[in-house]
Amino acid sequence: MNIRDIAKLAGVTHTTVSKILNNKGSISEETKKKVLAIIKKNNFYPSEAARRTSLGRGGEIAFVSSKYASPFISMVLEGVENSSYGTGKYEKMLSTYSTRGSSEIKDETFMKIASGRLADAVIVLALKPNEDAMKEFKKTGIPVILLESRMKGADSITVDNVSGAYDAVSYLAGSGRKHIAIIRGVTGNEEVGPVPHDREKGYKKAVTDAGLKADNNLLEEVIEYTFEEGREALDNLLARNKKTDSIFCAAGDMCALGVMQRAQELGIKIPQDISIIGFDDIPAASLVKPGLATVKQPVYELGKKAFEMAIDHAENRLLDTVNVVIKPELIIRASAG
Amino acid sequence: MNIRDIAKLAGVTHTTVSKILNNKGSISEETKKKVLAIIKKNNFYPSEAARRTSLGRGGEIAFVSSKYASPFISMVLEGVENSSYGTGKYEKMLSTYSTRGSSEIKDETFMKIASGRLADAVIVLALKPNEDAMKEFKKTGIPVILLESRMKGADSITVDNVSGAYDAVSYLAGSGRKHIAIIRGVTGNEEVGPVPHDREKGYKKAVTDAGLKADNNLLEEVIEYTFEEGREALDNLLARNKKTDSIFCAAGDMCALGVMQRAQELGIKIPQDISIIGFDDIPAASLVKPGLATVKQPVYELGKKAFEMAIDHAENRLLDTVNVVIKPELIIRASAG
DNA sequence: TTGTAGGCGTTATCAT
DNA sequence: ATGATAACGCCTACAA
Repeated sequence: MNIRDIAKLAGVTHTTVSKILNNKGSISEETKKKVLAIIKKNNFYPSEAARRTSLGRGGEIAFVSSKYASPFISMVLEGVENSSYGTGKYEKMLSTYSTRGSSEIKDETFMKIASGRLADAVIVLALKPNEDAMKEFKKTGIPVILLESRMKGADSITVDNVSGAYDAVSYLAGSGRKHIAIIRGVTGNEEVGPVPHDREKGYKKAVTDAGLKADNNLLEEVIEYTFEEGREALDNLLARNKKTDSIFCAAGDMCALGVMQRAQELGIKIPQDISIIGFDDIPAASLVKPGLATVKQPVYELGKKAFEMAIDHAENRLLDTVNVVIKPELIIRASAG
Repeated sequence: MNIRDIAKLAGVTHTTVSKILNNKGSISEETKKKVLAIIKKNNFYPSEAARRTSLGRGGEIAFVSSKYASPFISMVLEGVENSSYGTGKYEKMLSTYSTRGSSEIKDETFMKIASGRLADAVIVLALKPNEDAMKEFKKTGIPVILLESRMKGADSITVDNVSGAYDAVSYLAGSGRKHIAIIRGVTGNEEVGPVPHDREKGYKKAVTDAGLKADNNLLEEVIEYTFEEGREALDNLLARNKKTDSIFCAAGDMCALGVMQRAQELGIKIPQDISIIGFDDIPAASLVKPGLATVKQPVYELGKKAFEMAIDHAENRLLDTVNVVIKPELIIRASAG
């Protein structure tokens, strides 16, 4: 059943039906009503594929991340999703793509979206499209919105990691802590991005401003940001510096929760002996005892803003790139009491 | 840049290029190599839309759920995702759709997928497509795989909720508990599905088999399955029956965590005074103290199996519907000690 | 092995 | 207000 079948049933041509379907041109109320009735009766929906071929546009907004299953990612996605419906603009579908952590799949995905003209705008979370893909996006005029990363030629929305870290560490220092440790991800590598580095920068500034001095024995590096690594990190830190009285876990809450669990096993009191602040504000942070203080990423706002920018670009074809920086928020809970 | 431009550059016709792109017909190694080189050099990818129009198929697998941001949903999705790449079949993209809890958006989404021929198979999580949509899916031959729900004419994969509940409650009874309460979702309503009902059924059977008797004062109903509701549920239960010595929270772990937190506030010792078993095994369940015993939903397997069935159907056009039932697993942690 | 011609279901243009 | 015709970019019998 296609547009021509409907036309035949209504005694008009497919052109008329198409116009009605798209609210284009002028159609008499009468035929409009008649055709619409037939469309509804037959439960007819036009072929998305054909419509896209004809329009030369994909009609969807693509969301690309390294995987689906992460509280962080799905929160961002929820922000995108909500604003996509909130604005009443849900004629544009939201399609999600995951690169499964493989750089090969990543390249493939971007090229497919760009060259295959699948989407009208692409929102990318914590990933960098390669050069070829960016060229292609530019050529096809598909706007790219980078979340948590930055490239020239693309819009970006990033979290101010320096300031988030600074606030957290300043709070620890302000409550009298003298030996503030930091646990962070690997730095210096192009692949991992600037996040760990920025957080360390904020940490160092806060430590210095508080009149303390950064000490390499107070630095611990993790790779996967896991709960398990958090447990090990605490052991390592204590082995190197027994005076450690507080920890800023820039590697995220999951890792911080590992630290907490290990501390409790060792009979270390939180926050009396060691106070802890994490990063992200994952749901579990508020469920554990004591509650985990943390730097809350404005994930929801991130997604919301991204969608708005995507729509703006897709519709107005604005060509100037925008770089938005959002400030994260320090949330104090008992672990940093 | 389209298939004809590539052809021109290579000195062949677009037909040849198409054949090469799709590995169809016989092409000399030489021209193949030449054309492929030009394709790569120009970073050419065929238009997905046109290809779909032409083929009359969507070329993607659709995943529809009520929202994205839930640990449960994203775990299922991860299962789907992993097997989609694991089988090396990632030429088929995975597109996700969310209905935002709105039945209107739900209907719209399904009709768009079905009638717009967007997908070659649809995986639906805990949602029921309406009659019209099912008819359309049948007509277009798009297989539907229902997860956690069941309809005639569609494949389904469900969790054996009765047995999961039975195991949990039997464990509580086996450890000497005499007043076992249940917290479950609303039942009897078509919209909410059979899950709460099935879990209560398992609960009742276990209670009876243990020589105890079910008592309405030991039943508490929640609506949203939230942490907050769990807190209230405990208060309500204790108000009605002070002897409550254990709780099976069929309404999920999040709710069970609420119960635990409230219990700790009230100075009730877990598991000594009251032991608790939840349902789902969300990540936080193993992070809290004491660890939350729970019935682990085989979410990952659910997703995996769903994808496999989707592919089987999409490729072999099998028409017999299959109903798979997966048994959940009881995970004992300290809260049920 | 390669090319010609027609079809997929839309939308867009330009008459009528 | 409506319709005839072409265009979108791809796929694929079938003919060469």
